[in-house]
Order: sequence, then structure tokens, then C-alpha cells
Amino acid sequence: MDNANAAGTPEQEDGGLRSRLVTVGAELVAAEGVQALTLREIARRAGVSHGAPRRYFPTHLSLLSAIARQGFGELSDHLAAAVQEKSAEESAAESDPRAQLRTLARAYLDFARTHPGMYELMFRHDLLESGHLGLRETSLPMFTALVGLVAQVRTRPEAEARVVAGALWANLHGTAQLWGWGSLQLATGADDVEPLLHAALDAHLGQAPR
Amino acid sequence: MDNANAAGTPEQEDGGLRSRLVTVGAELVAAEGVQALTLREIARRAGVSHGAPRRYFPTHLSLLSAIARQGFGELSDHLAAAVQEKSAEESAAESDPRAQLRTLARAYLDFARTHPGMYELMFRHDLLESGHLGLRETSLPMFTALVGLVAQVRTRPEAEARVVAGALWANLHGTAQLWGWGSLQLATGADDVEPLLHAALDAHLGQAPR
DNA sequence: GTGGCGCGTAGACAGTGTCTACTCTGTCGT
DNA sequence: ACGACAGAGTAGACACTGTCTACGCGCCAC
Repeated sequence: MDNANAAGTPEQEDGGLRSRLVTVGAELVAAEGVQALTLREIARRAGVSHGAPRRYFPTHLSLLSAIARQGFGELSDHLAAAVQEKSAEESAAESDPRAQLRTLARAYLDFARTHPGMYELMFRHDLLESGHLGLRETSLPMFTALVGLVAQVRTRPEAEARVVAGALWANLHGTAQLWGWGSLQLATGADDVEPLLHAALDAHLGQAPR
Repeated sequence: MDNANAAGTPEQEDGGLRSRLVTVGAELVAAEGVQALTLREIARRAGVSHGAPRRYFPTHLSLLSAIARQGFGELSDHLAAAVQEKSAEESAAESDPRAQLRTLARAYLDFARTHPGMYELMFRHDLLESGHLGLRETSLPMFTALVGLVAQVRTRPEAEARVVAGALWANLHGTAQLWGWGSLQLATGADDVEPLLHAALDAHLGQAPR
């Protein structure tokens, strides 16, 4: 955990088995889902014996936690890229926090839709080390950024921005999860997330002047 | 599956191993969480060999689905009891749909908080049979009731009631899940769900005249 | 050279879900 | 009355999992 390429180096430094295991795990969960994330299967795909990962990850959960940590990084990148791209194509108001929140929320649901396995892993707390530092270190900054944007919009001044941000996050997460399972399609009869996304945004941020 | 006590009889008819397995499973998940819901452990606690459940449940997932089905029934009862009790103590307006939605949402979060293991199982789609009829049969009526109440409130007429109801459900589910994991406490700094519950209700139903 | 040590292998162990062969027991047809 | 039979549960095997331990191999310092 305090190794050279533990947190500093963002991508695999090719040689290291540690990062290779994480990369292989990320590919595996994307290809075959959480169920396929067996310790032995990851080791197999990395081309090592089933005992090798233990040198770097004392437990199966710690390896999965490292994979989920990379997932949070990917999510963070995905969100950052979305707002940047959006603010680039609409050259004018990059400072509109409401528009930023809109693209942020859309990108969040988009990530969950396009990376279902990884997103599931990221919130399967029974598969992650409870006190894993990396997870909170990676996810908390995203949330505080969300709080900052919500505070700028301030549709409901009496409610603390953190609470509104938390409620919005919970709404997005619930939507992602129930949609991923198919429950929301069945319940609402819709075949597109957009209406639910708009409902969540309008609800927590107030009616949009779209 | 087409046995006598398959779906018709609501509670255990004492003798039957089938219902005993479900009961034992429900107790086990309440006591020790989803991880403890092993086929062999359930059989052990039911006092039979590990092969016995196979006579009634062809697969581990089908047994877990039956347990989750009972969980949805318990949730339904819990919600019904809450609104009934509330409308009884406030003798006057039992017809106020907004108040009913309020107690409904509170009861939903309360169930998730007091039955964490069962609630987790109910939404662990990887542990449930995908096409299990009983689950949808039990959960869909609850949702249509929710839709009916939302339609009566009609804060946002342009949005379909089903979409608003779906968004509200997603919000509640996300809150329950993230709160159960501790993420929302860490993010918002709160130690009580109430603010998040109020935020969700105010957001989706409009500011309350409380 | 030789001892240590990082790094990975190989095997054992208990536990799991599934499958199959078997026993027991009560009921029914003749 | 008696044997066939179907329902219900047992017992053991199999492949697979995560963890643990003992064992090699290669490389570097001294």
C-alpha cells in the first residue's frame, strides 16, 4: 500500500504485477461483471499463480478495493471530461453552475450505464474494505465539488448545500442502480433515463429555465 | 413451485420444510446479514441436510428469491401499518395525500434502517432470479400506490406522475443504500436521516406547508 | 562464494453450490 | 395382504473458491 506505484503513478508502469492485477481486474469486471472478479481468475488472466496476488494484496477484498479505487478515478475523469467538453462547445457561459450540474448529473448516469460492472463494484460495500483510505480520498473531492456547485445555485437557501448535494447524489445513485437493474423501466414504463434525470434535476435544483 | 403452499398461503403452515427454510433464512439475514445466507447454513439451521432444500428450491438463487419475496411482503406490511397508524392518531384528514406520502417515505427509510440485511438482499439482483414473478408481483402494487398518491399531489403537472414517483423512489432507495453504508453521513456530516428525507420530499413533492 | 530477500509457485485446507445415488416411509392398487 | 411406487430427506462426490504455509528461484550485497 505504501509501495512506489501505490497512489502516485496513475497508470500501469508496465512491469509491476500489482498494477497489472488492477488493470486486469478492471477489464474483467467490464467484460464479465462483478461475479467474475474471482481472485484466482484475476491471477489467471494476469498470467500468475493464484498465490501471487497475496504478495501485494493481503486479501481478496483489498484487491477488489484497489480495482474499485481505479473505478472512482475513472468516474472522476469521466465527469471532469464531460464538464470540460461541454464548456468548450458552448463557448460562452462556462460559469453557469446550473448547466454544469446538469452535465455533471448526466455524465454520472452515463458512466453508470456504460460501466455497469465497475459501478456496481464501486458500491458493493460487502466486497470492499470498510476503512479503505483510497476510496474516500477519491470520492470525497467529487462530492465537495458537487457541494460547491449546489451552493452556487442555492435554490433552497434554508437547506444546507451539503444536504441538497447529498440528496441529489442519492437520487442519482438510486436512479443508476434501479435503472441498471431494470426496475425503473418496468415501474415507470419509460425506456429512456432522460425523464428521470430531468425529474431529479428539476426537483433538487428547481425548475430549469431551459 | 406449483406446490400447495407455493404462493397462496401467506405464512408458514408449520410442518412444511419449504416455508421453514424461508423463515429461517429471513431470521438469518436479519441476524447475520446477507453473507450468512449460505444454502448449507440455512439447511443447517432448519435441521436438515444440505441437499434437502433442493427438493423445493432448484437453486440457491431461487431460495434467496423466496426470502426476498417475503421481505417485500414485510416491507409492504410495514408501509401499510405506518400509514394506517398515522391516519388513526391524526383522526382528521386521512385523505391528505401529501401527509400520506410523507409517512410512507419515512416508513420506507425506517424499514431499510431496521432491516438492513433484508433490504440489501431485496435489491441484490445478482442474488435473485432475474425473472422471478413473485418479486414483481409484490413490489409493483406498492409502486402503483405510490404513483396514485403522487398523482393526487400533482406539484408538477407537466411531469407524468409515474416519472415523479420513480424519481422519488430512486431518491429514497439511494438514500437508504448510501446511508446504510455510511457514505451519506460522511459526505454531509449529518448523523440523522431526517434532513435528507425532508430534502427528498420537498424536492419531489414541492415545499410542504408544514 | 554465500547468505539473505524479493517474488512467485505449488499444494493443502475448509467451505461453497450443484449433482447423483441411495435409503426410508407411508400410501395405493390389485 | 402385499408389493410397487412416489415423496422426502441423507450422504457423498465434484469443481471451485479464498486463505495459509512450505518451498524454489534469481539477484544483489558483502
